[in-house]
Amino acid sequence: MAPRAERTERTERADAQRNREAVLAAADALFAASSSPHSVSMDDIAAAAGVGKGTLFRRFGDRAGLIAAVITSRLEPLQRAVREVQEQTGYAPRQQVLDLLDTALTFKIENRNLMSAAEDAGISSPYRAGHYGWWHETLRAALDRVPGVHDPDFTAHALLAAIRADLVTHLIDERQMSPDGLRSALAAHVADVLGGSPPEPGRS
Amino acid sequence: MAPRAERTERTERADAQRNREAVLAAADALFAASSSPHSVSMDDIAAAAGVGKGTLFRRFGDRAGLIAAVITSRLEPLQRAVREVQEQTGYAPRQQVLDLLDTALTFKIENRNLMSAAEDAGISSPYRAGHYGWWHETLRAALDRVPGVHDPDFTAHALLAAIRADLVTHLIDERQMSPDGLRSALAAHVADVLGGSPPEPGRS
DNA sequence: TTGCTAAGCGGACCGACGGTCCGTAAGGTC
DNA sequence: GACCTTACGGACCGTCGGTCCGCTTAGCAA
Repeated sequence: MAPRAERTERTERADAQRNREAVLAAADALFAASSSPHSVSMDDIAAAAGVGKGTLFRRFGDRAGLIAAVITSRLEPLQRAVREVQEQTGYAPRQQVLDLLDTALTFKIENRNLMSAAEDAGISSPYRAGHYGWWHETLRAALDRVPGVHDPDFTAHALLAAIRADLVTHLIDERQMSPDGLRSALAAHVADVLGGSPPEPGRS
Repeated sequence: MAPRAERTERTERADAQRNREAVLAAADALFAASSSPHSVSMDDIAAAAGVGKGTLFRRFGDRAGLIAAVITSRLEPLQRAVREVQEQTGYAPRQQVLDLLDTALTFKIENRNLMSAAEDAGISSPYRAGHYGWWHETLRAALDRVPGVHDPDFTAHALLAAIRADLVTHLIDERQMSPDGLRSALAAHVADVLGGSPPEPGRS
């Protein structure tokens, strides 16, 4: 009976790591390329990554888990950047909210097919997905500090709803709206929600 | 000989009509009862309605068509009522928008499981579904008449996004928000969006 | 009532997909 | 190199949306 090695985390075997990365890259590429998430099957991803199907499910549990992992890997650098910027002192809350939503929108525009896949794979509520919770919590915290916002929790939900992946896809890919046009429309909308008053130098 | 109904359009055979109604009723009941739309299969609906599966697809084309038909049958009276009310003269545009969204939200709360089913059956964009177009167009028209709204089209999308079925479901069924609490949160949000500055001078 | 016709019915059947299982391969360690 | 643990991979399974086609029956006319 071997004494239990005190490994706080088990190290990942070399082939496992290689495969994990291959799968994430393949999935990302396939979702980015196809307009409808439904047309990307788990078999497709496995084949594109050059691994067996069992490997997918062993590592990621199920389809939703795989998509979540892809998103996490894309989102992590962004999250770090957001956290850093937010820790700056003298960052006006109002501007913080505007920047946060613009960042989120830009991310969703760039990864809209992937994000659409996430929305309909989160059987059947995107609101359970981990990354949504992070966006909501971060936005709510920022809204908390903006004077005149009565219900930061609901407001955060409402604002995030305005940039849901399928709406973004609809406006850009079907209604031919330009990314920048969408960004400024969103900025105007957010400004309305935060109250007609422009950034006041009184509080910070 | 019984006077024949005018046959300007092809009359529906008696058994066909009976079956159509049975299917719509069965589908409505099943979706209302189950929390996850995915757990209601076409076979379930056929069985509950006491018809064969072929009948479903013959009449409604596919799953999305069936769900759309159920929604249409639920929505029609509401649409008529909305149209009537909106034709009243002296109906302040601002109030019109508030009422419209409250009506839509109430409808979605009452039929939230059905509406959730619609959202994920509209492979994969709810924005193509006919009923969304109607809500958007109606709301946009009302927003057009509210002074101070810069982009009625996008604003209509953003406001409708705030009452998407899965968000409503999340807030009520998982976050334990009360329907009335949600309605007033929405009303406050809409008021913010319409601008702190109502037609009359003075900030809200 | 009877006979005719076409609209409608229904369930066996199909292909695709998400997910499982288990015999086999290979990395890590001594 | 021996041994053990971890991971691999693809055959396999159950379910589901959707199709097909032989059978039933409503509706009509004489």
